[in-house]
Amino acid sequence: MEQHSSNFIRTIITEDLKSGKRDHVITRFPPEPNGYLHIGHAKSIIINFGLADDFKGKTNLRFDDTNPLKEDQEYVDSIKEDVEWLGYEWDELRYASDYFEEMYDRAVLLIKKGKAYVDDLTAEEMREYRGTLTEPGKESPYRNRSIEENLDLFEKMRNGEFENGSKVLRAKIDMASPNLNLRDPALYRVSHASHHNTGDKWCIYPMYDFAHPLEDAIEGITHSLCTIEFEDHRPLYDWVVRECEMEHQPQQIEFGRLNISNTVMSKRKLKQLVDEGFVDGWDDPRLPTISGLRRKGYTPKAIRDFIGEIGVSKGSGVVDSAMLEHFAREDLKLKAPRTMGVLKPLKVVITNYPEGQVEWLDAEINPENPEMGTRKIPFSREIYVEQEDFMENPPKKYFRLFPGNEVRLKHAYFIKCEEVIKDENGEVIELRCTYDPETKSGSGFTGRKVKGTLHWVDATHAIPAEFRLYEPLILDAEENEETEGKTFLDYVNKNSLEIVDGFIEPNMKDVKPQDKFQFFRHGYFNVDPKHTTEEKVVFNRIVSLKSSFKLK
RNA sequence: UGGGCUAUAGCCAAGCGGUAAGGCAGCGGAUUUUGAUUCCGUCACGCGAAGGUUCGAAUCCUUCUAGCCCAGCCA
Repeated sequence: MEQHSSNFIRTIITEDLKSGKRDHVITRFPPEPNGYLHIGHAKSIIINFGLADDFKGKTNLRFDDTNPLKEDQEYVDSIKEDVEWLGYEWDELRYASDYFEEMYDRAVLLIKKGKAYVDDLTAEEMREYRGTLTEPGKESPYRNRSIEENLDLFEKMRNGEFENGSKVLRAKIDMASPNLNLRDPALYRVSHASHHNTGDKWCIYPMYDFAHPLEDAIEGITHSLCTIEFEDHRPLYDWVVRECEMEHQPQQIEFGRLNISNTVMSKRKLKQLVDEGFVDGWDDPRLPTISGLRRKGYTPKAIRDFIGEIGVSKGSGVVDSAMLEHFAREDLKLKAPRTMGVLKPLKVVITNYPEGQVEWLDAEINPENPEMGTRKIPFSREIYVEQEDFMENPPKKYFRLFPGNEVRLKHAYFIKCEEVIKDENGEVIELRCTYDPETKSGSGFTGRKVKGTLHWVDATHAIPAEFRLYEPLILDAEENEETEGKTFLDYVNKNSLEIVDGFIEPNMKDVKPQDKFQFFRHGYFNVDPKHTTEEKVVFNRIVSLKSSFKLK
């Protein structure tokens, strides 16, 4: 992790190393393969891998695959791809399912110690027996079965002698605990389901609260970093490690989840947006999934820098999406070639420019990074400019084209608006301008100044292209969602995607998917890998340029 | 009304008894062939509130308030 200001986890690790409690650091990133990773997971990845790196430690990638009903190899593959794309190499690749046999043995140990029992209560009965937040629970009538009977029943569970839901192995802790997690939590459930790794070998699967601490202990994880909602699971985590007599004792530390304004950050909501067709798949550029951000054009560095800058704390805040956008611009500023693209074209005829003449002008590829060299761009009598760069009746301080005004065409000449052509509806469809040959860029002309510089594309050489412009997917703050019976779906922005057809420079004809550019005065764009074809290039706007210009 | 956690600027966040870092956003101004970038300046007499301890408190104590999480055989 880039060395930003300290955080409480770094402090804890530093002290553990100093006090001799630990002499090394091993962390893990433990996703369940039941969905695509989002930027909240990126925070976890960066914290786990970053901290381990800082302390010369190791990090495992471990799939927490204890629920075959929801998991799939597709997710395993996408998660590995995303972690690597973010720039991290795991030390070992593990699966919770690697440890099913040992977990079973530990459960047997618990039974032998009188610390676990097989319960016949239905799920609904268990809920009733659990009590409420303010009332203690009741003990199950099956709580005091003999160790022998429990051993026998648990083995039969494993052997497939019981139906789904008919029996469960529970920890025997305290039904009156104010911490509901300690009210005899389920350790194993019966689930006759095929597992993506173990196939049909098992029909009982361990619960998270039982499996996770064992996984950590088996792998020798020193600091088990997770999100804040697991904080009151920690007593149970420690109970499992202790009562299962694990040699290694990992320490769970919780940090605050990442929230970003104007989006959603839970697998459930993301899945709903995908399943109900609000977006174009898990990698839709409007989604905060890693694959969506990648397709939109975010770079791993932008994401890493963003996560590094927001810090690690236990608070539950909402980070302004402007912060994320800032790091996209920051990373692309020196890397992205500059080019000109007209998104909403307005034709301009330069009446005093010779018909049929073409000049190939020199243009820097990135004025902030001269090493990137120059390119040639054609200029002739007919060009396109941006519709919004012309106003017939402009307000004060409008520096662009209007009747009688002169502007600079980037890399070319000054042009002056002489005449406005409209169609039968009164819509402006063409501008007639004149140019001044003495004002050619690079000529050193200083005779007069203009306030505005416009981007443009030569009409006869222009290549058509599609531009996809994105706005926030979620309009209001998420906290509004539960008010007045509304859900987050009521706040989905119906105008989050605008598709426009425009033109790009001819030298852009060989762009490749995921190539990134800065279209002058527009912003940073990425070549969309999904919709770009041989015939048509599709650009996703990653982020617009900042602007202090307000047309009001 | 039970338990756990968190409160520092519009947002994120350092700070760990010695007089409020940094980033984002914003606002001024300079430079500018991107209304961008860059640069310079500005942005908490205040740390959820009220008491208390102390020469000195965002840091310690007390009480209060607000927000988040927990009643899956999900993770």
